[in-house]
Amino acid sequence: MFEPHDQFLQRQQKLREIEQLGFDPYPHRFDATHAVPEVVEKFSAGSAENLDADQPRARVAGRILSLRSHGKTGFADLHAGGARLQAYFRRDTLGEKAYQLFKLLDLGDVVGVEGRIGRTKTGELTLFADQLILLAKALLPLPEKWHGLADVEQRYRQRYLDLIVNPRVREIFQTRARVITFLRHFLEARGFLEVETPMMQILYGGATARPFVTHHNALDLDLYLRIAPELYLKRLVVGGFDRVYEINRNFRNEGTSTQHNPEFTMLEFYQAYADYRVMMDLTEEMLTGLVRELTGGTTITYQGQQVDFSQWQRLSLREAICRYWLAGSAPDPADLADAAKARQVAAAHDRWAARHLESARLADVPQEASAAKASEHLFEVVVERQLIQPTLIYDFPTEISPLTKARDDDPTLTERFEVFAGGLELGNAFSELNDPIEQRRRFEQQAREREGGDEEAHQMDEDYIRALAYGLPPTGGEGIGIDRLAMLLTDSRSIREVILFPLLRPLRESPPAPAEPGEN
RNA sequence: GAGCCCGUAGCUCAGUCGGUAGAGCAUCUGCCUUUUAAGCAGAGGGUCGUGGGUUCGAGUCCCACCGGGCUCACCA
Repeated sequence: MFEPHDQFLQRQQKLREIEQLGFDPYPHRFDATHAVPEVVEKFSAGSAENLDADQPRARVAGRILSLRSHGKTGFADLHAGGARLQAYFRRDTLGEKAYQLFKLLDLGDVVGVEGRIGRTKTGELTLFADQLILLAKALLPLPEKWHGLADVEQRYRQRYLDLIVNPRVREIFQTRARVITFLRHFLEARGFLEVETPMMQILYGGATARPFVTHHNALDLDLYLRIAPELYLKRLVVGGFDRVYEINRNFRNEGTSTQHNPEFTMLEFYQAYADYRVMMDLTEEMLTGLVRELTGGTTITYQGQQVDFSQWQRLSLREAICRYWLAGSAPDPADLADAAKARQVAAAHDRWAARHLESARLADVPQEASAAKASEHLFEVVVERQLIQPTLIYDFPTEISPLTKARDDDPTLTERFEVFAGGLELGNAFSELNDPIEQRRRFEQQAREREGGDEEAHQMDEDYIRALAYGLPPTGGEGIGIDRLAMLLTDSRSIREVILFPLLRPLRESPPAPAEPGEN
């Protein structure tokens, strides 16, 4: 007898035997009476006696992830919709031909089974099959059932396998979907209109990042994949859509990390006649509501730490640096407003950090840095990782916030805040700068920084300034990183765990694929 | 972009001091009509990521490359 050693060849051989028995290994449709989770939910409370009396029937489809054959009978576990249902097959019930089909089944095959719902003598809810239909033959073997698929690279490259054998992965993406659904409902309930704005843009803006470039052939035009939808959304507020939001992909041409994927999903929303204080309240309500929706409570665990969304703290950037200071006696917030003193503070921090490199990072503030730049560096190095509890950090320097309205009492600071929880930066919000003349000045400042070598400085956008010149109402705007929010709410350490197909370098050799038929 | 670590059967992993490659699950054969990480008996399966080098001899030591992970840098 022909006994190929390769499992792919063995399964092709079985496929031919199945066809010789007269079964179609890839039929066109199957009409189930129940989904597997429905059967489990509907009958899990039924006792053996009640099920015996009622003799309920079901016709279900699923993938076989376990097979236990006992001679003239056998058990198979059907998985579908995240649930498992055991089916029992007997030669004397199925008939000779269908039982031969059962003997030819492999782990991974998709089958339809019809029969009576009951319990085995060990009490397990079981579909006692009287019909078996092969719905799709699996030609490649699945990863092992007990340890699942652990190789991170293979999990990402072949996410379908990850989803089949690792139930937790399925849950992560279900949670991610629930996050997005909640945010949509939350915003819709408050009168926000969902819109879609260009992803291919002639000018890129709304964030500081390097873009991807693409080309439109018919127009012979280079285009940028957007780094943010911000400038288009505010044009819509000018146009009279007072409350708009968009949940969609942004693209930034930067390195990957556990917190960065080149394409990622952002929620941006804008509310006319609101300022950043209104957005602060809205943010707290939205994220606390989200945690409540997902968990029923207000506390989650992220990477071993409790994060309690029933309490939010609000700190200015400079207060936060002083509050979370680790390097000896803390500076005074006022020192951070002065460039020379701020640089001294940063230097003091780095002298300490150099002796604690296992737990601390250097701020590395440049010689000529402004107070703003020094504070920004210190904040990232000192504070960010310590912001485990939900926190809003406000009063960002004007210099690093070219689209943000400045404070009336201190034009070096803006009405801007960022959202943190679990040590992750989740969002960024501000009172939108709506003075077209001031906006032009800010763009011109950015252009100078660009000339000075800052590739990420903002581009001049004349049409945006023209839109502002028609009158943008006072507006609060905010961006929330959906992927990071999903990380926080699924206790995921890496952003790749919450993106179905994260970007990986291609392999030189293509993975094994089904060979041409007709061999052997 | 830099540093550190990893890559062995379909999957999960061992492999000591450099001496012809191992286990469990999966697969194949036989037995088995209520099992559930089913069981019993037997069998097959390897370009040790790729290419060089050292050596009588390399999965093991050295170099380069490929892929991945983590940390750092930048950001949301």
